[in-house]
Amino acid sequence: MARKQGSHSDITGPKVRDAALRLIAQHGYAAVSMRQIAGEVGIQAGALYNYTPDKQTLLFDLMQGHMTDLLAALEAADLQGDAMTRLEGFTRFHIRFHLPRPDQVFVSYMELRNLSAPNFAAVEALRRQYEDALEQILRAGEAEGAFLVPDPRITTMALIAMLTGISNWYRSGGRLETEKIESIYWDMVRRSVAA
Amino acid sequence: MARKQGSHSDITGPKVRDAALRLIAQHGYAAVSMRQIAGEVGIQAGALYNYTPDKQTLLFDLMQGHMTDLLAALEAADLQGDAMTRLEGFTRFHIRFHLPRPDQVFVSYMELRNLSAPNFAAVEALRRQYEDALEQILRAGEAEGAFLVPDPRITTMALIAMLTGISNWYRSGGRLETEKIESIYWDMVRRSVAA
DNA sequence: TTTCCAAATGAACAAGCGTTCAGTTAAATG
DNA sequence: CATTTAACTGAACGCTTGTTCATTTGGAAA
Repeated sequence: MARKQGSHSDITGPKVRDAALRLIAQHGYAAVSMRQIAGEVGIQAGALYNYTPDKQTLLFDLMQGHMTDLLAALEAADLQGDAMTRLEGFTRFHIRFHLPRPDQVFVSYMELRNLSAPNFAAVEALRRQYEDALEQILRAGEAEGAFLVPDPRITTMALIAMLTGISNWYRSGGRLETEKIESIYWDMVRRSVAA
Repeated sequence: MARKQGSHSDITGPKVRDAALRLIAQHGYAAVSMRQIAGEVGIQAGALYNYTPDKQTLLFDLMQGHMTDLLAALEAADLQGDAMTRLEGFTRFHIRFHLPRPDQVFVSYMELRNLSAPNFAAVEALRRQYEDALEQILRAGEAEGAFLVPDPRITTMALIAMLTGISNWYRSGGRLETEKIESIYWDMVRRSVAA
């Protein structure tokens, strides 16, 4: 039943990545089989290898894709102004970007140990870039006298952990709107670093 | 080669749990086989079933054990005084308890999805107990007028995420002592909720 | 010294794994 | 209409999985 209408690879390719992302987020990389992913897409396991050289690369592409999307979106957000303004921008950006992508967040933070060594290094470098963007803002705030941050690197990790933790409890359709969540978290972030 | 000296079950039992904890923390529950665990202990896979009815129960016992240890230790810490004092006590307790147990923390936060439904519910209930202890302190602080916490439940989740996130970067023998980490994090926690 | 039995072995089970590939299908091309 | 070829099937590959169990081991108890 190959090629019912048009070239299928444009359709099947994204379907494979979507199915893989959802299943891996739900059960974990090691617990999901290529046959399960194929079944979700509606093809046989062998056909998956038209879209990925192997299972490991499929995971890597999902994680790398998420990180490059994140960095590109941060770039596009184009944070300007003094450190306080940029910190608010970063905080709201982080929440707005991550809240609608619970599966990507889950996979990107839980499956690091299932990446091969070189793939891990690549993803880690991208993550580090993102962390560094926040750290720069904190250091600038210290220099401006707007923040009191004794150890910018640790505060960076603390803030990102706090913000990313939203994904642990947030469920769309829950009792809180995105705007409400943003303001609560921005309030905590601001107070925890403000001079 | 059964029973070289004394009853082995007292020795092998803990060795099985230790090996399982270390391996699962490193590679994940689904990626670790019973043969790997047995190999680490120095026995055959079949002998593991003298110590656990199945692999799932082995994971559950590790996670439930961690949570009950945590709750017992919190109880023993016996936090007293006004809300600010108790919040400092909780913050320092959390860090001191979690820092020396990186494997338990990792497993307890990463393997929830690999628990069967009833086992998940049991672990989740214990986790909820721990979160509630912090939430009570925040509510008390609001009542005292010492804290400004618009949504105690969310602040609870935010603080626990921030504190538990230490395990993501902390390595024993790193550049920071436990005491230094405690004071940095307590400073952030205090400022983020203080009225 | 003999008996006992906790604790382990090691083989076996059916099922599932990632991956390969010769063959089939049908839309697109000439 | 004939040919090409991207996309997929379905079977097969060697290997690993969790779990069971008859059998063996050797220290402790009688």
